[in-house]
Amino acid sequence: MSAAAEKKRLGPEDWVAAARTALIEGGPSAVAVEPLAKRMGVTKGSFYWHFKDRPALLSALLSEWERRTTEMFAQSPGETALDRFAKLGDLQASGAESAFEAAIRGWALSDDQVSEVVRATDARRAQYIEGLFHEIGATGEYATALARLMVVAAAGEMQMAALGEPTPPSTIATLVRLMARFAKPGLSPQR
Amino acid sequence: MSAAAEKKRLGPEDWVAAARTALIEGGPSAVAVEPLAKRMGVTKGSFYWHFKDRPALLSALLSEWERRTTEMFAQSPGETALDRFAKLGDLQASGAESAFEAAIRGWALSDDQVSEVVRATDARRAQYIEGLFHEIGATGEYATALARLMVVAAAGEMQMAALGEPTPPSTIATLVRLMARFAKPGLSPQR
DNA sequence: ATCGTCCCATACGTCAGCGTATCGCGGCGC
DNA sequence: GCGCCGCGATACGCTGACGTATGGGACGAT
Repeated sequence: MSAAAEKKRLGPEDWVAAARTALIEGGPSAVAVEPLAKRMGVTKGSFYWHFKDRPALLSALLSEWERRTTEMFAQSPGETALDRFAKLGDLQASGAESAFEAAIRGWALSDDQVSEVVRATDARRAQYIEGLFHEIGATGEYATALARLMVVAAAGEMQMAALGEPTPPSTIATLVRLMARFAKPGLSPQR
Repeated sequence: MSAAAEKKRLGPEDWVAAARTALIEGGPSAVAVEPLAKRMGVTKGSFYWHFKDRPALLSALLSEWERRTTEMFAQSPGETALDRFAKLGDLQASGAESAFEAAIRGWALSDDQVSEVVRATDARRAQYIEGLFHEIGATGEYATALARLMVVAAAGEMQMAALGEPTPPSTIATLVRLMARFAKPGLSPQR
């Protein structure tokens, strides 16, 4: 009767998936057991079979995001630093995960657990990108600032994409180009 | 008995202020009438005198933010474009309003009204900054991309600041410096 | 065929928050 | 001093969501 498919039996992944879309379009408070059950065409009897309680679902959802976002930065060996920069741009453009991440970040504002995970993720990203800059030849503290700038921009970009702003493909690309031209050996931050 | 002061009589502004802090530290769902009343040392009888219902409070809160954030971009006449760029940096560093804006943006993800306002705000900011670039002498479409990049970075920066990440003072400053060196007449985007 | 296991439905008690209705109080005008 | 009005308290019903308890059906193993 609903929009859900006719898959008769559910597993925890199904609940996490449903929770994911609910979080995206309604925020944390929309990740509620009974509404989810209704949308999936079952009752909460199902839920409490697979999960202890609502917090359990939420932390499973958080883990899910953490898993996804870390494996996006998996380094396929045999790529140059420039290749990886380009991959970051593409990864940004394909905004499939943007809505998810934006929702997670919004959630993080009011939940310390989530906040912790997001902070750690940001730190890892900054470190990764800084490594790329090093390979290109940017000097130490400047590379740090530039890397952080990229992380910041990525966060902002996802936010806006999730708000439905038609994200010009040029924004992050612009930044990357800026970086590429600027972060060359011998260029010091001052003057 | 609570932490609130002993101001005996309340106005709508007090409720909006309370709603503001509640939104910041608990998200939209924390902007609930009865909890707010408890924190303010009154009952909801007071609330329903000043406001029609909960949505009324929420939209008042949204208007409040819109008001504040537009008057932050008020141009004091007699400033050069570079002065205004610097002011943007400072405005960013003083993260007093960061938490508020981050909360608003998080809220916007699940509310079309809010989303609309935020989008409009972003557009105005981008336009304003693009104007600054024009004064500096950057070419058209490139200035557009750079301006948008600044808006994006600002959004991301506020997010992270609200998450408690110790925001290095260098990030936006770095961007501004990048811009200042790069956005000079005669520099085209390609090659 | 029977049994056990997995998965879900049903029914129930509880609680928090919304909105309404009604009453009470303090101060101000006159 | 009296009435009036701005503001808040109290009490009520209602809804939605949480978590529990218990029962039942489908399906494979033996």
